[in-house]
Amino acid sequence: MNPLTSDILTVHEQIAGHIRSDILSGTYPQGTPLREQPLAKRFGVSRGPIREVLLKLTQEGLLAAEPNCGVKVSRSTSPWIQPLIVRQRLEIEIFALRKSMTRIEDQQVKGLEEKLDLLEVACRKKDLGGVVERDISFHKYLLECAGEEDLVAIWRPLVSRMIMNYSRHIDMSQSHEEHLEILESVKCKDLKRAVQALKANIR
Amino acid sequence: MNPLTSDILTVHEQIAGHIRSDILSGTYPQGTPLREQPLAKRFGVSRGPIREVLLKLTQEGLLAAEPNCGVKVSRSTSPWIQPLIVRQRLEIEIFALRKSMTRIEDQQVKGLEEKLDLLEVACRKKDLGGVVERDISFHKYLLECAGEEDLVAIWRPLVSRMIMNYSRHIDMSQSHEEHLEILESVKCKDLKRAVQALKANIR
DNA sequence: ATTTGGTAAATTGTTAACAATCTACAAGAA
DNA sequence: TTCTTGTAGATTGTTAACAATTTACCAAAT
Repeated sequence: MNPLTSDILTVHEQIAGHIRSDILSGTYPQGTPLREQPLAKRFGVSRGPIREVLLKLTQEGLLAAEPNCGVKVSRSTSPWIQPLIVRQRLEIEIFALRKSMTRIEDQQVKGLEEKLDLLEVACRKKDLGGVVERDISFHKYLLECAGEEDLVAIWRPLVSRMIMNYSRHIDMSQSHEEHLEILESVKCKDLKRAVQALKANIR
Repeated sequence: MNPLTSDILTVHEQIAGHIRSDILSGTYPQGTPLREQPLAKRFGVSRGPIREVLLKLTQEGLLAAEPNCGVKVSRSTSPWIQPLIVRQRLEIEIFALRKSMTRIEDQQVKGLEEKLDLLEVACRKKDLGGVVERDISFHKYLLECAGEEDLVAIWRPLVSRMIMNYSRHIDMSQSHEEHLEILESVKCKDLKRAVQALKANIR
């Protein structure tokens, strides 16, 4: 099924999303160990699905695993590679924007608007976890509009590491406006303006 | 434990490595379904560890998973994004090279030489799976020398997608010589020459 | 001939019990 | 004291059985 059209998520996708935004919003301090049994109990499943979620988040870079010792919340990436990460994430999103800009459909614009609405609600509620989750969701949708599945896969580890570093200083009201500017640019099919808006948002 | 110094791999890391080089060397054609039970039997374990391996390789982009339907060997990435992938992989490796070039230690040079020897053996034996595996291993070691764990994580999905596309036209003898040139440049601490060698090898 | 419906086999998803490993803490020897 | 050693508890790693879902195939109706 096309991820653009399906809002139906499997159980472990939902759990992964929940834990992901918990980590990215700073609910667990860096270095906090995440145990399988307590998580299983909390989400009402057994350890099996939890293990898959933890492995997934480990691959994304949010958790660090050591054999026989479980996983811990990763520490921030070294400041040396942050510029590299920002540059590459930007390159991917601009690439996607350029490809989808000309052929973008009304339905996709509508999808972006929905994502933006959800982001706005979270911003108003000062719900940092929600803001982080929907910020990511907005950009992910932008990539999916380009119709290149692989883009999301190479983008995911970059965005995880960026947000890990920056989530604590997110300005809620600013976040919404920045994404609004991106959306408006896309609506006008103004590539140059959209790139500017992206650069202002991703840094 | 430092991955630079440990050649000890967990069970599922070994299995993942085996299946990975099988896929990358083209043992399974694109679209081939990989079933859990047969794989479990083949590697002498139960389905649990196999599931973890398949999830891992799915995250890397080698396999494509659909809920309740298992995994298939991914099809090649669209030619549209290949230049992007090559560019970003190159950027990461050059970044690592620049950082490690000045401070590289004798032990690390020795490590690279060992990797190169293994590559040469595989090239002589015309063992495509071995060549692919050790080609990746060489470059991975180069990244690890930079002392930035995260580099490998953001590099992995890029290299997987590159090799998926190119492994069929690997020229065995050329591969060895290209990596030899990289190693020699590193030994001389000649950054410019090393970058040239990398660019010749990664394209 | 094509479609529909249903049954059986194959496959993935989940669970709970068991095995192996690590951690913490306390007792004893140098 | 300080270091070693051993034991108990906690935690991860693995397994096999069970549940849920999908697929393949065949029969019957249109």
